[in-house]
Amino acid sequence: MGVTRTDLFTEKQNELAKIAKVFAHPARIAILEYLIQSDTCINGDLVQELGLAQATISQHLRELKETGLIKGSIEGVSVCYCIDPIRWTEVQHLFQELFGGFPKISGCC
Amino acid sequence: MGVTRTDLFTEKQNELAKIAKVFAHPARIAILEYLIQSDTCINGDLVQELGLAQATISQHLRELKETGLIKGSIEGVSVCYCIDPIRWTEVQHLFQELFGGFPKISGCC
DNA sequence: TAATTACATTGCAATATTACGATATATTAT
DNA sequence: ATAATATATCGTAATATTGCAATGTAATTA
Repeated sequence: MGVTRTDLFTEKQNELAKIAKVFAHPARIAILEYLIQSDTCINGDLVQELGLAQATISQHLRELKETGLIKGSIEGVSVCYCIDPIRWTEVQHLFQELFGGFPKISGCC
Repeated sequence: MGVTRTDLFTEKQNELAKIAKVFAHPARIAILEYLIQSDTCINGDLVQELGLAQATISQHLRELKETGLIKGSIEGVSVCYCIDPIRWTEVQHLFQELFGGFPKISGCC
């Protein structure tokens, strides 16, 4: 008990839930917004920008990387993180698909 | 330690994260999809549809209710749950706003 | 080479989430 | 009123997440 029963749901449902989980933390939202808005995209700036410890931000970045929403490239001593446009659009479409399903013709309530 | 530092982020960032958290579980995705697709919307059907215990589903429904995405009306002995169209659109726009922000003109990476 | 800088990883404590049995509540049927 | 039915809530065990200090790693500079 206490472990999500992914076996009960479709692969797509599990996938969307997993992606949503990445958006389910204000720090990760803030990181994404920063990467979208900023001209520069150096990891160190994020530590300055958000008030969290470097280790914590690194952890959030890893989760964003794992979902493929961002990608990092080594830029000398530092690392440049950016939104991955392909994946970004892909994820956008997944959410659009869910939201677009409603309303339906059937008027139950 | 262990508690999200909401004080570091904007109200909007915290709000979006909170909403995303509701989508961050396959059971809740499945419930929403069921409510969108089904002609009927009786709670009991959900217990049949998903393989989770009644208590567990009731808990997920509460979280969906708390974000305002669904609303329930008592229908005799049972309860009819439905998507709240107003809130649904509102949440849809919040996500669209985030996704629409990218790409920007600035080409950093 | 040694020191510095930037970021990642590890380990751990605090807290949150998930699932479900048991039980409470509320409506309908007998 | 009593029983039956449907859903909500409580309590709790298992697991996951969050945050950070400490430490590891890799490139850069002195």
